[in-house]
Amino acid sequence: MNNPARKPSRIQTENRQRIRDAALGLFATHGFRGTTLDQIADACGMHKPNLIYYYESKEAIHIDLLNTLMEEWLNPLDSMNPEGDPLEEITAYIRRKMEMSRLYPRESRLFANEIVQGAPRMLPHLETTLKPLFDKQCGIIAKWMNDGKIAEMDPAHLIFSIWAVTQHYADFEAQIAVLLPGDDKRERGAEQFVEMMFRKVLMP
Amino acid sequence: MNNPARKPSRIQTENRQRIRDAALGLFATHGFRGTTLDQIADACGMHKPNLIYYYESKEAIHIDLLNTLMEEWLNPLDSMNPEGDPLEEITAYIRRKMEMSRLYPRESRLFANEIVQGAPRMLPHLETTLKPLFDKQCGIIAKWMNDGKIAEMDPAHLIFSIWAVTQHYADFEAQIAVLLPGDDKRERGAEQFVEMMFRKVLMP
DNA sequence: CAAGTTTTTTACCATTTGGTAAAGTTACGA
DNA sequence: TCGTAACTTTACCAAATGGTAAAAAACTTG
Repeated sequence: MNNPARKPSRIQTENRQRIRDAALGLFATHGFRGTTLDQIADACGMHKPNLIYYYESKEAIHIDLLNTLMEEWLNPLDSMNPEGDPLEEITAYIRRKMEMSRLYPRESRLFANEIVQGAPRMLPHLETTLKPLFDKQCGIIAKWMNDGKIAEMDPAHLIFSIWAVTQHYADFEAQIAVLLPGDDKRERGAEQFVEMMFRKVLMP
Repeated sequence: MNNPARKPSRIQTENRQRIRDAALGLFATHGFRGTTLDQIADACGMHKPNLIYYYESKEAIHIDLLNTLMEEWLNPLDSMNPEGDPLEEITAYIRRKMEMSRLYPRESRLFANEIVQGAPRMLPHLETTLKPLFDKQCGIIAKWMNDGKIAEMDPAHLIFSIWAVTQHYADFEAQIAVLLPGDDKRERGAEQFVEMMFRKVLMP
């Protein structure tokens, strides 16, 4: 990896992706300190120094994951359309969040790990990227409430509760699996419940 | 600590408590692997071998914490009274959960860490202790719904959503602090919001 | 296909970390 | 108050872990 300015080769792109994929699963379940370079190397069929060839340190892998994750993660929130039907827009947002919990539980857990531990590597990112978006969307929701389109409440806490409930299904999956062993219709049940719940909350 | 059968001395009780208190904070913020014996020793003003004198290993401290935590943690759920007024009972439960998030965020985060990482040391405990209680309380709630006292829905997902929303305030505090910087009335706002929200959901 | 560049592998190292051995010190009941 | 059991401290150690050096292999390009 001589010239960092040059655009990455095919092998570089592929291998970085393999590393990220392996590291994502491990960081998500064992946390940053709980994951070793050897584990990551094993999981993606490489040798430890090879990882360091592509990422200068273990922390660099972690940071790269968090950064790429943040973008994907915030997309749904950003795509709420202020011109659309309020109840529809929020419901669509909730549906996408549930879908993401179902399809990308590793990402959800990586994020959860980071935040539970005080966001040591993400606080700046939260302030510069998440905060402005959050404030903007709170404004949109507040306007909808003012217009009487949905029930009046604190938009910030509404968003928190949506995050809490939807991400819970990914982050606390281990617990849910114990309490609701019938694996088949669990996901459908969850999605129906959550939608119903927020419809009740939001009805003007 | 010669005779393990004998009841613990005053010093033993005190020092074990000091260790648990220090370890709780560290495990909660850095996770199990992220916390070192030296850190714990530092935090409670002891030397590392002294910890091992009281607990046979780092893992033993962690397990002891999780076990004692579980009991306290489940108390509120257990104290829902099937004879009481349904809406009152559930609201009281929610209030106690919010209070616990506010007063014992370390415990909440310790638990969150453990579950997010797949509950490696707690799965058996979840199955033997939490599951039966959960099923019992689901039954109580189902009966209330059958009697038309509260709105009809899946009691399991209702409990999940209560856990999700209430614990979110402790577990994701780092994020909330960024998004809602006005520290003063945040807690009141959260408690009012959550109560209002579930009242709407539960109204028959 | 030859020369140079990128990528992989082997061998290694310094630090950290969980834990031990054993000597030294304190508390406490007879 | 004296002897013994409980507790603390100092000095260690072996394994694990993040990372490096450098040679070997593979790939790219003129």
